[in-house]
Amino acid sequence: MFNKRVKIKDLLAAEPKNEEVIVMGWVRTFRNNQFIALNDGSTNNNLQVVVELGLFDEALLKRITTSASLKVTGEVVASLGKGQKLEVKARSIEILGDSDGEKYPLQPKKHSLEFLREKAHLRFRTNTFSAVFRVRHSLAFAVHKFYNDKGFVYLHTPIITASDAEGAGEMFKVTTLPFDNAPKNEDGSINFKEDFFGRATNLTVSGQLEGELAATALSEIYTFGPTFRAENSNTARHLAEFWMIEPEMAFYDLEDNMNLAEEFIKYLIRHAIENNKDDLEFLAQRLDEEEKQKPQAERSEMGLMEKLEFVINNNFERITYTEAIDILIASPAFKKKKFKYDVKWGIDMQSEHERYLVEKHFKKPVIVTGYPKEIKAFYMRQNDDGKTVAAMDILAPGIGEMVGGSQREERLEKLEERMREMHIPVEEMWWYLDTRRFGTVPHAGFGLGFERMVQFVTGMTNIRDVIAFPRTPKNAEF
RNA sequence: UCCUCCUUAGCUCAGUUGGUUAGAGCAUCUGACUGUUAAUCAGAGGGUCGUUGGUUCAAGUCCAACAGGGGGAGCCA
Repeated sequence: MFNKRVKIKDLLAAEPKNEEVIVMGWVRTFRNNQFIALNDGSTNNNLQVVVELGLFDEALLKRITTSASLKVTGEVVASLGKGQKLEVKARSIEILGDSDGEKYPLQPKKHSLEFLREKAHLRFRTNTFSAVFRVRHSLAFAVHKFYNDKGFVYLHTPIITASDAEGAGEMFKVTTLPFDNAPKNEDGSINFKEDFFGRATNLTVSGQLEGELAATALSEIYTFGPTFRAENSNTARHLAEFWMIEPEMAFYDLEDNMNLAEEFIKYLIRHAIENNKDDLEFLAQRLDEEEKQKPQAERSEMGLMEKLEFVINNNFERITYTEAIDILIASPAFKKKKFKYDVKWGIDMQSEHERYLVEKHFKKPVIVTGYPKEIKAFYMRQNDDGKTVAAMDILAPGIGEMVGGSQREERLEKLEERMREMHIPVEEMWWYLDTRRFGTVPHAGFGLGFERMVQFVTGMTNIRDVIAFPRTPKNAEF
C-alpha cells in the first residue's frame, strides 16, 4: 500500500506534531552519514530525514546514494539543526531502488543546462527542471481556467491537416506510402490518391483556420495543442514541435483582441506568482547568480520576480507600426548606424529593432498594430488606408514575439481578392470561405507560443529548457 | 541555412612560442569524523585530448574536412 504516504510539500507546510508518517522520494544528498535530503517532486524543498547512529546496518546506509529511491517511516519532529523547521526521525528505511553512484550521471552540484539537455530523461531530478515543469503545469492549468471562466469552448483542432494554405512555414509530411517505392503519376510526381487519406497531408502549423469555423458558431473558442514546423531553425526560441494557444472570438475587433491578450498574459503570470512562489523564487535566485557572471553592462535591470510584478502592474505599451518605425528612425541607435538592417516604412522589423523598442525604448511589453499588408498573412482585415492590416503582435523583453494576432477579414470579396494576390488557392479553401458566405461576422484572434510564455515566467533563456523533450533539427532523442 | 566560438577524467575547467610520464576542483571508491545544509578531513582509482586525414624528427597544441554543442542572425510562435 503506497497511498498512505505523505507528500513532502504537505508535510513541510504543517506543524511538527510528533506523529509517525510514511514518506517516499529520491535522495538528493546524504550528508554526514546522518542526514538524507529527500525530494519527491511535490516541492522544490527537500525533507531532511535524520538517521540516528547505530540504528541501521552499515550495509543499508551504503545504499543511500544520490537518486536512490526510499520509503521512510518515522516521526515528524521539530528540527534541531538550522535550515529547516522540521525533519523526520527515521524508524525504518526501505530502499525501493538502488542508484549506483559510479554510474548515475548527476551529482549534488551545479550542472550546466547544456549538459542536462543531453540528460533530458534525468533532468527532472534537478531543482531547476522540477521547478520549471511545475511552473509549466501551473501555466497550462491557468490557460484552461482563464478561458473556461470566460465561457470559451476548448476546441481540439486536428493534428493532421490537408491544408497548407496558411503558409506559416515548412511542414512535416504525413504519409503511409513507402519511401523507396511510392506510387507515381504519369508525370513522375507522387500519386497521393493512393495514400492513407487519399491526398497529401501534413502535421498542423496552426489551428487557426479551423478555430475560425468554430468561433463563427460558438462565438468564443480556444485551442491549446501541439504545433509543428519543419523549419531548420537553430535558435534558443524555436522548436520543431511546440504548444500554442489560439483563441478565436466572434464579435471582437482588434481592440477587444488586444485587451483579451493583455488580460490573458497578466492572468497567467499572476496565477504563477500565486501558486508557484517557491519555484519562482528558486528560479529567480538561479537567474541572479547567472547574471552575476555577466559583465555589468549586459545584466538585466530587474530580477525575475520584479519583472513579473512590473508586467502585471503596468499597461502594455500600444503603438502602431508606423509609430514604431518613427521611433526607430529617431533613435540614437539608428543615427549611430548601430542597426545591421535598414529601417524604413514597409520593412519587416528585425529582432534588433523589436529588441530596441521593447528592451531599450519602452522597457516593457509592447503591442504593435497596423502592419503593412505585404508582410502579413492573407486573412488579416484590411484597413481603410489600403496599405495596412488590423494585425497585432505582442513583443516581450527577452523573448521577442510572444503573441501574433489580428482582426480577421470578414468581407468575402476583400478576402478573395487578397487570396488571389497572394496566390492562395481560393477553390481549395471553399470551407473557410463559407464562413464569410453564410452569416459572416467581425471576428478576431491570436496565437500565443506556450513555451515562450513559460520562458518569460521562469526566466529560462533557452526554449529547449522549458519543454520536457525538445524537438529541434537533428535532435529527437528521448 | 549563414556568421562566430567551443569540444582535454563522470562534471566544470587549466594545459606556455609544438618537446619527456597531460593537471586541478568536484564526483566516485577506501578510511576517519558525527547536528550536517553542495558537510568536512586523509588516501586511491579514473584520460586512445570529438572523429578522420595532413604538416613535422616530434601534435592536446598547427592545417583541413566531418560530427556534436554554445552564442548571434534568418524564418517564426
